[in-house]
Amino acid sequence: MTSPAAFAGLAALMGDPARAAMLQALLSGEALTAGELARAAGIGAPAASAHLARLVEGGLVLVHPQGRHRYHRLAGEEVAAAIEMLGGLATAVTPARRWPHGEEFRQARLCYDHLAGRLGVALYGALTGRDWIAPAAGGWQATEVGESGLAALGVDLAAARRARRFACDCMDWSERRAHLAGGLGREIAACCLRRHWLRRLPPLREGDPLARRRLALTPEGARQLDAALGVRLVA
Amino acid sequence: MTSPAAFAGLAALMGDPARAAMLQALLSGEALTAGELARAAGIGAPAASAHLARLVEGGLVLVHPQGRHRYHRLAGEEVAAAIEMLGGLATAVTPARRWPHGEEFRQARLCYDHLAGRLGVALYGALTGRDWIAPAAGGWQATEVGESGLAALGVDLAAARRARRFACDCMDWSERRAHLAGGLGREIAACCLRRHWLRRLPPLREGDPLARRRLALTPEGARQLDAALGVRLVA
DNA sequence: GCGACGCTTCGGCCCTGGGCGAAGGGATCA
DNA sequence: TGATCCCTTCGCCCAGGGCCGAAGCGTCGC
Repeated sequence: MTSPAAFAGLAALMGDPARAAMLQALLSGEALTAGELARAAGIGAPAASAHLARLVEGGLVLVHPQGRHRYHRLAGEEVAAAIEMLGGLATAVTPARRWPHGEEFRQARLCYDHLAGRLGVALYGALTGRDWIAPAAGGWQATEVGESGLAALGVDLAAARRARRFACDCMDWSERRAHLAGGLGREIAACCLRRHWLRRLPPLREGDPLARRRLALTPEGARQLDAALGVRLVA
Repeated sequence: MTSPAAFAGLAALMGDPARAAMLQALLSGEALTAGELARAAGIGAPAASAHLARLVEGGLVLVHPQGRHRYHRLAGEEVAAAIEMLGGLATAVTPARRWPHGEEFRQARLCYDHLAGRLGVALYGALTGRDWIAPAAGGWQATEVGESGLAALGVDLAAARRARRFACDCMDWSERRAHLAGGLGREIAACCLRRHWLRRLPPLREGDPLARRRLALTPEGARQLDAALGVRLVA
């Protein structure tokens, strides 16, 4: 809460329909080019360029040029968490039909680069309940039993440790409980996708802005997570 | 995440400087009149009236008229949580000086109607760590030992149970950890204030928008919370 | 080296929406 | 009942900002 001006500026930055669509598209954690984002927002290239410049200048988006492309991604997990939470509030507050994406979006999804939905909070509960992670300054650290357990699952702990934050909370708007973010959250998600314990769901319709984020547990994934952590969710 | 349009509309609603100032003022949990909010936003009565109408229509603010006054308050804890989190993101993202309100704002503050800051997350950790609360659908429930412990502290559990949610997580942006919201969070804060374990801090300057939210633990409060829950924070 | 491509900058159009003053509705109090 | 107060509605002005087409700049591929 610096000044209300900073708050207002940030909210206004997210409050434009075109920029909002871009941010939603980036919430999958992937880096997208300016052209892809222009298409996602349904505007022309010049307008998209201006919007992206403002998002970058506002600190919400990072850009790294590669050849003639300019790839954009969200500036960090706190940005993603705020967007995710605001989206949740929008569904809670909007009296219109609430779940155009179906109950499954609530079951498992990507929140930036980590897992959210019932699966996300179930994993979080399992990790804390089995003392695989323990509170530390500004987040969580892995315990000894946690390290071996996570390594046995195939989670790349070294990669997780290279992140700015090893593990921290992120609010899950659909479950109203915390789930795991930070390097560990990212690596767990990556591990589940790599091992085909999770699969990406097809888009519901053409140009679905949430398409890249929709996930489902596979039967194998349900079995493995139940065996390792006691997480019981239908595949 | 209904439509990106709903997301954008919500963010735009919060993105106006005047409305942002009003929302910040309402984050203390108190119900304020239209005139007070106009002053907080630094605008005239007609403009304030229009803004408040939009906030009400957008579902962020509730209004209940009393005589010739119209009292306004935030529509719920999820609204407060989103505003609080967005404010946190604004401080994180804004390169300007980060803590005009001093470190103490980070120590203890009101987030709508419950406790936030280091005190909020410490209490949350104590309640979960001592199994005073246990996970339940959509949040937390009190355990048997928790019920007696909370009652001994003077927390009004009956009042907490009348709330729409008994207890749920709320993201603490300064600590990046969850703290306790819902009826129980509200009643714990009320109890601490009632028993003078917490006192309100004076505003830092005239018209301080965060004035109503600034709290400090009293020596008696630090003693009591340490004895009951092992929460150790300097008064 | 030349065209194709991705992206940005520039110039101009348009329109949403925020602000105020004046006037109107209700409620309170004497 | 009339004065006062809080708030809203109405009418108006005006600036900020979103959009596009055209042009410019740098990169890639033949």
